[in-house]
Amino acid sequence: MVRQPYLKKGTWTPDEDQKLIDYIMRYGIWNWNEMPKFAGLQRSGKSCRLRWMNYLRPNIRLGNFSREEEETIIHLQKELGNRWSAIAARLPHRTDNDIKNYWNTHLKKRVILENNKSSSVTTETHSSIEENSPGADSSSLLKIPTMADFPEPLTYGGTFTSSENSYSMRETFVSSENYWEILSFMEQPLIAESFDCDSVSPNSQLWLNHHQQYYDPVDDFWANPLFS
DNA sequence: AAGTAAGTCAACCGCGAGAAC
DNA sequence: CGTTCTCGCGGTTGACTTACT
Repeated sequence: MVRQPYLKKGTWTPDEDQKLIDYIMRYGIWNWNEMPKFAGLQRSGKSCRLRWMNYLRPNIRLGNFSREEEETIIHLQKELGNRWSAIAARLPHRTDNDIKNYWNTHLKKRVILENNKSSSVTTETHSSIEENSPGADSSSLLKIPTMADFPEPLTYGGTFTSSENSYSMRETFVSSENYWEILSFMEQPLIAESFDCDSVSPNSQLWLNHHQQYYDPVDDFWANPLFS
């Protein structure tokens, strides 16, 4: 009888995150089920995949949804239903899980309230989305947002704070001005391969150097050239 | 200050689609 | 063609935080 290896559940620690990042940077993603063993993680492949896709993956932006993003989500939810991955595909840098959570906790109630209000007050045919964003149509939803699309200051709360470690894995959002430039930079595989993963840990000097290189202190805005 | 309710969100679970054999 | 495996999706849970009494 083969004993199933112990698989850890629950919140990921910074150490686990680092192991996963290091492994993927070194070897890439080849098989989620096999990877955890080789990466030294006592996690299921599913758990690793979820962690990577939703939090550690490059260019992910979490929280702080702008008004425009909110309206886009409402619009797309109306159009596509609860197809969160399809909605996420049309919102650059956002994950399906984050959008789903945001919808369930913030937007759903608001939409229900607005619907109740509008149905009791008027029979107008235009949605509040269209009113609030004149000229918004499905084509405009596909564009990569510019900094001007995010009127609110971009602040990120996603810093790990364990007793000894404190680092930000989420601050990998890239401004559209830099996005394509960095993307083409990272599409050169030799560059990524040449990184020594041991020295690109979140606390390492190289890691910090690369973050600093792309940090815009005016906008409190991060870009991570290691990932794209 | 303590207890409780409500809100938030990271992570898990089950299922289906598609690929590989 | 059937079976197995992997991946991705959407619904849900539960731990944690915040607000309220």
